Amino acid sequence: MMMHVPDYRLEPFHRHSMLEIGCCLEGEGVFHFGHKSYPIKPGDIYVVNPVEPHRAQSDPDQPAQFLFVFFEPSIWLHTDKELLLPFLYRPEGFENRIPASVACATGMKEALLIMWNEYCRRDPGFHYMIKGHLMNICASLLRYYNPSPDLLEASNVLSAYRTLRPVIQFLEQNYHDPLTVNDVSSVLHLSPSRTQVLFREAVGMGFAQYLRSVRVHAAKDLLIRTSLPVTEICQQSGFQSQAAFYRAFEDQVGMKPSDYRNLLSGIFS
DNA sequence: CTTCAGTCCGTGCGACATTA
DNA sequence: TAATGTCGCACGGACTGAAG
Repeated sequence: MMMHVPDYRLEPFHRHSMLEIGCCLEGEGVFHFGHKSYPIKPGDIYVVNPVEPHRAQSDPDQPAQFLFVFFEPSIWLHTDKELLLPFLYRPEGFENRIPASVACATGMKEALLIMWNEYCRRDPGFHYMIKGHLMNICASLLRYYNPSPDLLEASNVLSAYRTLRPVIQFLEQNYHDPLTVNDVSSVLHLSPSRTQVLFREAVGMGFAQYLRSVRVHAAKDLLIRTSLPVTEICQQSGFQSQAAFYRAFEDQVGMKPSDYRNLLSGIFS
């Protein structure tokens, strides 16, 4: 668990290897999840799985204070697999934010504060208390999102993700290099087609599409945070040609890189 | 889980357009 | 006129499904 106040400056997107639940305790700002953005309000609950890139940005005048809990899927995997269903979402179309106005958000905030108190005091058995409240929160998420109860699929997704985790981390660090599915399948000691199947199961897209999305995210960061020319950003993001960069960017973001920079430089300057 | 073959689509090259 | 942005097209790699 951790308390965190996001910077008012725009930080790069990041992912965690664990599942994440956050609550805004005070302040305001913007929470970005891939192409989605939510205005931060006190009492909001945020849900993130290990696949989705995200970042929070505080309002300079009213910094947002967050309480986060991170946990491994394995704690529910063998006993209460159903509690993992809310985290097995596909980023497109998923609402990461549960607004403070929703009744269950209040209950989850209270549970998180009790967990934080237990975490700080570390009285005997505190980890059982934390786990109990975490189970309560995950059950509330299950009711709120009401996901498809396909436990077999859930199991496959988690299994695929565990297998792919080293490759996903490898891609985060090496997206700027020319990479093929053969490169990463040899890391896993699997065939390229098996690697493709695992990508489809774990992140809902093929290897090439996933790599492109990582590169477009990197390009978006550079467009906002630097004044580098688009051609330079294209190279630094790992695209081998400008044409490929333009098409991938427009396909995922819905606008040209230059338009994206003009639009967001006005907001974040 | 692998291999293989067929299909599809993204990439890269080069040319052209636009802008400062 | 140079830098930057856009587009068309051929090809190679990604993806898929079948067979084992």
